[in-house]
Amino acid sequence: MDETNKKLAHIFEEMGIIYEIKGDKFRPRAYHKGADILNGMTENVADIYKKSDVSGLVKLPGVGQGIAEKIEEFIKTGAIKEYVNLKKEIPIELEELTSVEGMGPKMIKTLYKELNIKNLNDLESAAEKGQIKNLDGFGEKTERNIIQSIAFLRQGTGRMLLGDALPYAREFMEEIKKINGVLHVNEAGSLRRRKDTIGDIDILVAAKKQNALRVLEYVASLPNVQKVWGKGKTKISVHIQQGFDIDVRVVDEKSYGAALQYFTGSKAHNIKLRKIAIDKGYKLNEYGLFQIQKSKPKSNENFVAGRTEKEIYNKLGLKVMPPEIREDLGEIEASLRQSSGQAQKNKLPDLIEYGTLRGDLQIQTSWTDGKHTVEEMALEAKEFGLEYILITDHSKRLAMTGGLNDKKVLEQKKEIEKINKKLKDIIILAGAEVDILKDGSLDLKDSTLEQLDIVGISVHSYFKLSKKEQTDRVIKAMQNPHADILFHPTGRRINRRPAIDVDMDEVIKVAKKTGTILEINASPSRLDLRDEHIRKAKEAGCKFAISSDAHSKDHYKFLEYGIAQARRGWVEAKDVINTYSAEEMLRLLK
DNA sequence: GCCGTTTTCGGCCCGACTGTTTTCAGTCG
Repeated sequence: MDETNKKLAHIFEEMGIIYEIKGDKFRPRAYHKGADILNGMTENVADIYKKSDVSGLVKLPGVGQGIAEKIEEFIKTGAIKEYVNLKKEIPIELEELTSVEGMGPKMIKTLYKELNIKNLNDLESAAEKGQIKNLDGFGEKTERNIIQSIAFLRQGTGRMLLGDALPYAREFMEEIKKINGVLHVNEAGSLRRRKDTIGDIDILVAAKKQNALRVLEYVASLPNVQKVWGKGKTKISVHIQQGFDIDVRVVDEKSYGAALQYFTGSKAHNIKLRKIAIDKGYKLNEYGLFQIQKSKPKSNENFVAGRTEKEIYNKLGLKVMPPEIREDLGEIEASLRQSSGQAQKNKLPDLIEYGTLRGDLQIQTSWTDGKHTVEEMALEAKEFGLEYILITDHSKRLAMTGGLNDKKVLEQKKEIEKINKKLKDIIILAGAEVDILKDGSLDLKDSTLEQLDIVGISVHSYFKLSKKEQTDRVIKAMQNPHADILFHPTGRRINRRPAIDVDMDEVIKVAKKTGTILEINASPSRLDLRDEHIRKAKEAGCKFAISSDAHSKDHYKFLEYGIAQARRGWVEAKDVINTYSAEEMLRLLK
């Protein structure tokens, strides 16, 4: 599917590193940015090229004429000459080697020149033989670090799920808060931006200087710490048993807002912000916003703001943007205060708030692969503060879950009616998660579907159809007048299974036209739709359902991740059908 | 190589920490 994107991203990543090795100052930045863009994109560049040529490619942020032409060359010939030549000169597995903590272009260059190290295996054996410590600029410690880094790298599992990282970080922060002298604690980085996956956990602490050490000592002494990468007066970076890194940074209260802003990122968001600061005669760093006085020599910088994020953004003429949208995808432009007479093209959205869902629209029970009964799920939902739930057990095609046939679905509906009479303050709606069959027809009869309150449809088979077949199939299913919600539209399982190859632009178009609701599945390993598609769908005017896909009573908490994902897609409460009462919500369906 | 309500040329974010060094380059985020 987006194989082309991945291959090109790898090539540009390596070209960036090669140019770093060669000492080029600015090309590396351009290529790394290009690689980042490609990695973060869900749309295939080959499709963009097919549709609108090089002129379409240069519209991508960070892609100019040069990189666009290289993309074209790759699509046409399957290779990029410049890259091939560079690799001849420097035949090293660069992306592999830079993934070793502490290994950068300069070290790689030396290791290649002196020891002919080209890949991870070469590096590991050289380190184990003790050949590295004798090189100029290297030593005992570097060699030991390399061995440990490689060990962690080999056992590593990639990026962790938001649903794993956030609960862990919250527990961790509770402990930090107990330390004497700690004033504030907050998560930062991609975790605070609520990305679907997290590289490492960033924690920010406000404390007086004399207390900072206590915090860092505490972190270093935790029993699950396997390796301290570094520890200074204000920060510590550790690798923990669970297989990931935690960075903790301590700042003075006066700089807390500046540091929070800085460490929340994203990098692209920060770079743009600092450019705005420079234009206004300021300098922005993690300690605050400073007025630069050009006439006087250094150290004559006056502190302007830093205690809160709000102070800083406001001084720069911006509103505070929710962390979830700080990706430099138009949020800065949208938050620029209106200057006189200028029409504001892109308004900052009024994002859906956490805790505002009134119902949950995908729940499995013990009728199929869920752990608890309808009644148990209903009681827990009430406890959780929901007003209604939709029961959506699987249909018969999904035999391994004990999927229900038409008769069983209607039996379940009767049971739901009975329980509804018994329970107060919670409405149970009868639905189903109906399999979309290979040809796009549905796994239950229309005569059954029309008796249900809401019908969810989803793909659980034939994940590898061609884009055309897959898209036609999904669209045909969406056109069924009973199909209300398209569940987990791309079918991805993070770190496990790629998304199906479906033309999301088409799906979005058809969703809008047919009034099919798109699900934002909140299960941490799905988070499907993902942010980028959500944003597109929102712009196209689609409506969403955020649902937990609960298979157990304790899965309602997943809803928080779904809201996070929705916020990353600039979604507002009015776009989400389960922010309405059950009655209003039902009126929003086909 | 990218980018532009000052610019199509001339800029390009900023600081902590490490290891191996005698004062700093390299890496990271």
